[in-house]
Parts: sequence; C-alpha cells; structure tokens
Amino acid sequence: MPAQIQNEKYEAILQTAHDLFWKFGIRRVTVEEVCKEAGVSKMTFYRYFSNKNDLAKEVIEKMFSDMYTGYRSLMDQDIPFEEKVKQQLMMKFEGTNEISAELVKDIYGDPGSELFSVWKSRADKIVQVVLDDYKEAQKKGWIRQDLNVEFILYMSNKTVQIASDPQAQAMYPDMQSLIMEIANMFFYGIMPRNIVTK
Amino acid sequence: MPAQIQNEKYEAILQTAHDLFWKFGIRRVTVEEVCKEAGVSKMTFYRYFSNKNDLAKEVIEKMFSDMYTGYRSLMDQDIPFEEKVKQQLMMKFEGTNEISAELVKDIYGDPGSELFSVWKSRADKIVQVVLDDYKEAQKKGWIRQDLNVEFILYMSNKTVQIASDPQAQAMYPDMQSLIMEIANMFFYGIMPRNIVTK
DNA sequence: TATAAAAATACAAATAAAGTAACATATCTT
DNA sequence: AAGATATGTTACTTTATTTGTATTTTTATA
Repeated sequence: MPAQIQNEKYEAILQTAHDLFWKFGIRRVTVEEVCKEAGVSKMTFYRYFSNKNDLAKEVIEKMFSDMYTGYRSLMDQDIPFEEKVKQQLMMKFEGTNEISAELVKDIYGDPGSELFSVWKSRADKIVQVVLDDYKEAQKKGWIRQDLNVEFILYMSNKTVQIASDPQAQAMYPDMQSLIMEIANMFFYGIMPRNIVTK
Repeated sequence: MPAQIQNEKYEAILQTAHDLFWKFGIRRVTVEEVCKEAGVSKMTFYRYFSNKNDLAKEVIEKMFSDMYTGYRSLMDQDIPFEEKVKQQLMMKFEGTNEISAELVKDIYGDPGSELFSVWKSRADKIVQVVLDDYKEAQKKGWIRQDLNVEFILYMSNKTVQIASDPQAQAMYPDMQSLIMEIANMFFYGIMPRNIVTK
C-alpha cells in the first residue's frame, strides 16, 4: 500500500477544502468542486471522508490544532511576555491567524449543528488556555494587576478589528503607522511613560 | 404609485446583487439570498427582473456604465495628462476599480453565454475609448511617440498586478513605497531624468 | 377607507448536488 | 513481472435546493 500517495490525496483534499471554505463558507462549496480543485476523483473523496460535513469537521479541527500549535510554540519561547503579545498581535494583523467571516457565518447560522459544537468546543479550549497564560503572566507581574484578563483578550480582538476599519485607516498615511499606533495604544494606553498610575 | 419606493427596492436589489456577485460570483448566489439580503420579497424581485441572468446583466451593465462615467469625468478635468494617468493608476491600486476575480471566473467560464458577450462588448468599448484618448495624447506629445499605445495599456494593468504580488511587497517596508516605486517606474522608466534617449 | 405595492406562504417544476456501483487503469511492493 | 491497492471513469439513482408562480395577507398612503 503506497502510504505516501494516500496522504498526498488526503492532504490535497483537506488543503483545497480549507481554501474554498475560507473564501466562500461551507454552504456554497460543493464536494465535486473540492474534488476538481484538488485533482481527485469523487470516489477517492468518499474513500477518505463520508460526506461534506465530515470534511468540514476535519478542516476545522486541523485549523484549530494548527492555531494552537502556533500559539504554543510562540509562548514557549524564551522571550519577554510583552514580546510574545506583540508577535501575536502582529500575526493577527497580517491575517495569518484571522478567521474567515464566511466560514463563521455558515457555522453560527446553525447553532444546532455538529459543526457548531465542534467549533465552539475547540474555540473555548483555546480561549481557556490563553486566559490561563495571561493570568499566570499577571501573577508574575508582567501585566497590570488591576485589569480583568477576560477584558484584555476582548480588547485584543477589538484592536485587530480596528485595523481593518476604513475610518481608522483614513487617519493614517499607511497601514503600518495605524498598526503601530494601535499596538502602542494596546500596550501603554494614552499616558506618557513616566507618569505612573498608582 | 409611490415611484420612489419602487426605485428604492430596485436599487436595493441591484446593490445587494452587486455585492454578493462581487464576493462569490454569480453561480454561488441564489435569487432568494439576494432578496433576503436586500430586504425584499421574491415576488417583488420578479416584478423587476425576469430571472437571475437578467439581474446579472443589469448589474454588469451598471458596473461598466459607472466605470465609464468615472473615467470620463476624470479625463474631462483640466489637469495635465500625466496627472490623469497617475490618478487612474492610484484608483486601480486602491481597488475601487478592480474587477472581481470570482465574477470574472463565472463569466469567462461560459464563453457561449449571453453574459459573456455583454461583458465583452462593454469591456471592449471601454478599452477602445481609452485607446483613442491615449492615441490623442500621443499626437499632442504628452506621451512618448515611439511607444505602442496598446502596450502602454497592457503595462498599466500588469503594473497594478505587481502591487498585489507578495514577492514584490516583500521588497518594501510598506505598500505605499511599493506603489510609489511602481508608479515612478511606469512614468519615467529606470533612467535618470536628465539623460534623454534620442 | 379604498387602493396599490409589497410580504408571506405554499407549492409544482426544474436543476443541481450527493452519493453509489461496476468496471478500467495506474502505481507501488516484492 | 505479478499481485495488490489506490485511484479514475462513467453512468446512474436519490436527495436537496432553487426557481418561478399563484394565492392570500399585510402595510402604507393618498
């Protein structure tokens, strides 16, 4: 049994599905389309996946798993906490980590579905991990003690959204300046560095 | 008969369809979806359009008509030709004018269709107008006499594509610098200004 | 309150997508 | 090269979605 080729086809399907689902959501993409794009026959598809839902589930799980791996390897580095948060922000800005709006729409459109609960459980797990890391960092004095950690995460997401708001973009000559401004705001607030709130 | 409301619904359908077709192409978008998004019942839809194809046709025609209007009003301004070309380039860079890849895929996927011929005839017409304008400008000495005008238009399009190539982007600290470099290259080539080719 | 436009509902007809079966071909292993 | 296994092709049935229309109800307005 040629194990490599098996993997190749399987991976091709997964990758193609990821790209298409990313752009168009799940609903608008057909199994045949995925097969064509991946250069795989329909029979081969059904040998690896029992249906589109199954495929979507694996795509989602791989996505979260990759996301988690990336996060973990960043956090395990021996660099200052602030540097880690900065890099996370930057990764989000660059869209590498961003989650597809169309995919989310499809999944949140049917809260009773299996996909919804898979998505939710994986997402919740990551949030939990991040929360724990941040609480730990807070204990160690790497971030302000008087801040609600949940709120920090919330603001971190908002912050990224602002970067894609045309109104905000209009205020800066280029994207880079806007991103810098947002990041600085997120880290240091609006107060000059030498004034310390009690 | 409240003529304004008629127009409102009609315009809403057209605008919604434009946005959806832009994002997903025509194939992936259903009439019901357009109706829902536009806040219009299916019956109302069929009062204004006979089917999805008809809708797509009107969307495309409006798009080209708007494009032409924008181009015309730019060219009719009393500013140097170089300035006009610069502004056109910039508009393209900013994506205002850019044509949707998904839409083009759907339309060019079926060269026998009515939509294809509508698209082609409108596109050809615009190209013809632009060509004429450039030839006129060449006669008046606003651009180099020894250049093939068709080739200038071709390069103008290529030029815009380069701005979205990650490999090119990697060579510059930000988008703005890249765009400036491309624009300068397009206008003046690589030679220093005081050296004139015979 | 009479009237016209639009919405809601329900549905038959058409089209598209999903999924399967039988057989053909390519590719790897030994 | 032989046999096994993965993949492809074609054709087909079933299921789901979309289209387009007819009928009734609601809404706005003049």
